[in-house]
Parts: sequence; C-alpha cells; structure tokens
Amino acid sequence: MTLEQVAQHAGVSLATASRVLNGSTRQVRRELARRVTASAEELGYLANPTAQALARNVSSLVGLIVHDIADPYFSSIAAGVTRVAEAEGLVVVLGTTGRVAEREATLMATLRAHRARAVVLIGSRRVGDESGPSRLGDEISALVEQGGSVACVSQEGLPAHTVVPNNHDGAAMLARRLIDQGHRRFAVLAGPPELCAARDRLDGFYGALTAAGLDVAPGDVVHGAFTRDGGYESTRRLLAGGTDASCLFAVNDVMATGAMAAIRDTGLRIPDDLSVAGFDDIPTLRDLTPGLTSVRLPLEWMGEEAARLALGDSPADQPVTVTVDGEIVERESTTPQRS
Amino acid sequence: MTLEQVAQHAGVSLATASRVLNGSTRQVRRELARRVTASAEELGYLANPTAQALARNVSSLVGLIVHDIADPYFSSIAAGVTRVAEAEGLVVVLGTTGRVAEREATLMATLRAHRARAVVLIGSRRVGDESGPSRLGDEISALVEQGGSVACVSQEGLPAHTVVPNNHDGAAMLARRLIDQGHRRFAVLAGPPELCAARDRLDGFYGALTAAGLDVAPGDVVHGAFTRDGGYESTRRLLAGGTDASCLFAVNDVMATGAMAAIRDTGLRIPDDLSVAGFDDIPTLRDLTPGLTSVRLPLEWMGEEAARLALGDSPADQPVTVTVDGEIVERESTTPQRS
DNA sequence: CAGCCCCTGGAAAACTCTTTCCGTGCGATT
DNA sequence: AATCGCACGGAAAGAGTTTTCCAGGGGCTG
Repeated sequence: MTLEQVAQHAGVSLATASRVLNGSTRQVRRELARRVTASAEELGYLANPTAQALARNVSSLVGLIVHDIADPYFSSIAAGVTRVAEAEGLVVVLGTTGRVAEREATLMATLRAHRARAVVLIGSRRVGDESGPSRLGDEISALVEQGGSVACVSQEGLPAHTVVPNNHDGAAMLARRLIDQGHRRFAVLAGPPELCAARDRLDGFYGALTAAGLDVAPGDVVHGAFTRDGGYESTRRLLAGGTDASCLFAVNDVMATGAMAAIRDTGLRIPDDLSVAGFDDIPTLRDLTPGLTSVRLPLEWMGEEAARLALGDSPADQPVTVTVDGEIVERESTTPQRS
Repeated sequence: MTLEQVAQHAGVSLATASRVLNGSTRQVRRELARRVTASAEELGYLANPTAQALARNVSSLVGLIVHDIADPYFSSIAAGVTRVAEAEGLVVVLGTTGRVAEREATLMATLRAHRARAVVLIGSRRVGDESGPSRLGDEISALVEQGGSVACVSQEGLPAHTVVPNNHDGAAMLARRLIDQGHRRFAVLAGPPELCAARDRLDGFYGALTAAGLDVAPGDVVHGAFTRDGGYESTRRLLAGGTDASCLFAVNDVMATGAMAAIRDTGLRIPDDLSVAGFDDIPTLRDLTPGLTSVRLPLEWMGEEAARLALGDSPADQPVTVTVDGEIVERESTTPQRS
C-alpha cells in the first residue's frame, strides 16, 4: 500500500496526498483533503517510515544508550525515556554497551547513520575524558550537525544537554545524616576509581566527614565493579581485611545490595553489627530487608527529562544542564549509634 | 558521505562500490575491491541504513515488545534479546505496551511499517484470545508475509515461534515441594484472572494439591494486578479477610515481593508466621531477605533463544515451540512445618 | 477593469541505495 | 582457430516519500 495508490484512489496527485497525510505547511482544499483521508482509511494505508526518513533526511528514531538494560538503575531511566518518546509517536532504539566505553561512540555512529532524531545517553563519564576531544564527543557533534539532538544522563562535559544528579551534595547530605546518627567510623565501597559519578559521591562523602573532623582509614575504602557482584566481592575483601567501621557506604544501591548479602554471608547482622547505606534508591530494591538507607533520585523522571531535552527545541548548540538533587531516605539498614 | 562519492573517489561505478561494501553475491576483482574499501575507509563512509532498507525492502531493525521495561522480569529477557541482536549487527527497537493489550498490535504494525526483520514479543496471552483471528495475529501474519519473522515469549497460539515456560509443571513441582515441607493450607496470589500464564501456574499448583488430597479455600485465592503493588494490595486484602494458610504462593516473584512487604507491614514474620513462594526467580530479587523460594526460569536465555528463533532460518510458516522447564529454588522464605 | 499576488494542485527532481540487465573481454573447449 | 560461456563492470531502473518549482485561477487593489 503506497501513497501513490492512495492518491490514485482519491483522484489526486501524489504530492497532494503527501501533503494531506504527512503534516506539511501547505494547505489543501477541504474537499480534497477529505477524499485523501477517506481513501487512506479505506485502503489501510500505512506510511513507509523508511522512505520518509530518506526523503526528509531525519527518521522517527530516538536512540537510548545504556550499559546494561537488566540493571534496574538503567531500566528505570529507560522507562522514563520510552514513555516520553512513545507519547511523541517516536520509536526507541535500544543500544547496550556492556560497559565497554568504546561502544558508546560506535552506537552513536550507528544512530547517526540511521538519522536518529535524538539520542539519550545514560552512563557515567570516566576520569580523564575531560582532556580534549573524544571520539564520543565527535560523534555527538556529527549527529547534531546533521540535525539531531543529544541528551546525556549522568555524563557531564559533552557537547549535549545534560541531566545530572547532584552526586557530591547528595553524598554529603547522607554523610551528615549518618554522622547525626552517631556513626564515626565509615567504610566505603567506592566503585571503579575511574568513574566520575562514583568519584563525585566519594568526594562529597569525604567532604562532609572532613568538615565534621572525621576521616576514613585507607583500608576502609574498597574499589570494585559498579555492580551487585562487584559490591559483594568488595565487601568480602573489606571484611576479610578487618574493619572497625560502624557504617558502610556503597556509592550505589546495586553495590549496596551485594554488600548486604556479603555482610550476611559473613555472619554479621545489619544494622546491628554494621549499618549500610546506598545511593540512587532504586525502586526495585526498595523491598530489601532491612530497608536500605539511600539517596533517592527520581530515575524515571530523569529519563523523561532527558528525553524532553533531546526532543524539545532547546538549541543543541547551547546545551542545557539540569541538576537533580537527591533526597535522603532513611530506612532500617542504618541505625543510631550510641557512643 | 554517499556511496556515489566513494565510487567516484575509487574510480569505479556506483554498482561496483555497492557490491564491494554491502555483501553481494557478485564477485568484484581483488584490485577494485581493495580500492573501494580503501576509499570508503579514507572518506569515513557509513552506509545509510535508511536507503538500504528502502532498496532492500527490509531493515536492520529487530523489534522488542514488552509491557514495562522497568519490570525486572522484562528487562532480564530484554537483555538476552539485545545481546543476540547486537551480536548480529542489528539494531533493537524497544516498544512498551504499558500492559494495554491493544498496543501490542499497534506496535507490531509500526514495526511492520519499518520493515523490521524480526520481532520478539514478550508477554502473556489473555484468556479468550484463542477464539478466532485476532488483530495481533493478523499483524504478525502481515509481517511474516512481508518477509519478517516473529518469536513470542510466553505467548502461545500465535502464528509465530514461541518460547514458553512450563508454567503448569513448574507450579506443580513447587506445590509438591511445599507439601513435602509439611504445608497443608495454602493461600494464592493468583494475578489477573484473564492472564494465561497466571492461570496455568494456578492450575498446575491446584493440580498438585488435588493429587495430594488438598484444596484451597475460595477465600484464600486473591486476584490482583501482576505487579509488585498488585501483590501488596492483594495480600493486604487476604490478611484482612483472615486466613489460616501456612504458605502463600504468589504466581510471580514481583507479586511475591509486594506480598512480603504486606505481610511484614501487618506485623507477621516470614517464614515463621507465613511462608511465601514465588515464580520466575528474578535475578534482581535474589537478594531479598529472607530469600524467596521460587521456580527459576532462565530469563536471559529465554530472550536469547527467542531472538535466535526470530533471526534464525526456521521457516516462519512452520512455527517452532521451545518449552522451558523451571527449577525449584528453595530459600528461607518457606520453612518446614511440623504438624 | 487591469495587474498582481496569493492560494493551491501537479509534475518532477531529489534522497541513497540495490539489483537487473546488458555488454565486453577473456579463457576454455573441440 | 572459432565458438561458447563465464566473469565482471557499468548504466539504469526502481524502492516510497518529500519538496521545489511551475502554472492556473481567483480575489484584491488601485
């Protein structure tokens, strides 16, 4: 079923049919328009998006790049992105990097080839990315050049709109709350050393401790993968090395989940023997027991906002940055200490 | 950067460049091929998938239809699908239905318009869908007609390849295990009455109870949404009504999660006051405490298998059905009863 | 009432590939 | 040595839209 056939059936030209059916600025007389719509309806015409993309040089595709769609952090944000994109009648293309940095640029190139109208890129920058032009940055620029628009979640410093949690302040607030609870000795699951998000949370946490005259023993900081298993593994190492911390801060909830499992497997109780706090407040993990004290981020909303930025009409050459504040959610995984 | 320019740069015809760069059966002389590849490399040529799709009448898109990508059940399967599709160099289009049945067909139509090469459809059929041709069935046939290929996960009876868990037997196995533990009075969170997957699990569970000479009191079966909140809500109702069951079976893990929260909020302990069992063994939920007894399904593998079926060369007009057996995973949420 | 402009319809070019069809040149076969 | 056939390069015809450009008609303005 092609537009040509619809036009013929309605007794108008191809051009007219196109103008009626696929939003053009040009006016078409009432009567004709009605005839075209009726014919399209009757024949069950469905526009060929492929041909449209070729002719318009822009497709109805919205890219969505995540590290791992099975990770609830990413899938929550993804839900927000798809909601907005689908409401606009656009189609979401899901690309996963498997945490391989290089793949972000590769996927961006693929999306550029597809003439994607917008791309939402989720994930953290790595330390060192600041220096000079990156392959990813170039790909983004190329896509923008071509008329596309890009929004990043949690990735600052790229030539694109950005939605970024206030990692530093969130972690600082959390630290102050934990100090208020009476905690004095902390251990930290710091995630991968090169990840900016992890580093910022760490810095914020440290900052608040320092301000309170506290410190973290070098042995009480453990680096590891930004995953549940990374958290488990890191915690095992921490506990094997021995620690007298009363509270363990994992820089994200997913790692905190692994941490809780490791702590239990070691025979310790949470929070009696060791308090645990996380970051993100992932919806799927709110049912852990004891409930995980965390810094709540509105993940779905962040996805929506990023999609709106990418699809909206903010000029791409003047990137907008939206900073999202976290909110402390105190649950049973942390407990007041008496000194 | 178009193929034309590459051809010019290499001093060959457009046709030759096309044959060299985009897999054709036709042979091109070594020397020419080398020149074309070199030119493409030098100019940074990236094929325009949009034009290719138009010319070939099939795109490199693979559809993936889920109810809710934030639900860990779907995101696990999605991870499997994307892994396979990306390994083939294809691009995944994510469509979400928000549990609106009608949208499955709509999304399928969109994917057909995009000339998707394959579609993986995840979700459960509804009771009553058996009768006669459905809009979804028609859309699937149309897509197949057009050269596409469809695989369903958990949806039987459609004109497409199918990967389906053995819901009936899994639930029956679970029931037998629970009976072995000494449970005699059960309550069931049955999910939405019209969902086949839920019904099959219910049937299997009942069957095993009946075989053991047991029964479930009508008041101990509660229907509700197939979500975490549905489970919470249903359990609240169950407990408010009063029950003397020693074990609660939720027909999926997500509902079981809500159930555990509701049980706790009512002041009861798990498993001391009430045992809880689920179905699916969702990876993200394996860290619940107490660990949830469940029926393990290899979700990611199911996604991979569905993608392989859809992308493989099994003729679409002779659908293949793969049945996946579950495996009982006994954890601390269920405990032996003494009589 | 003449001249202009605007409004609208249609023809045709453009978008970038794939693939068919044709023609040339070379090797092999008898 | 002549013919047949095969291998390979190129021209050109699509694939289904959008959009530009042109032309005709009607309404305004002066």
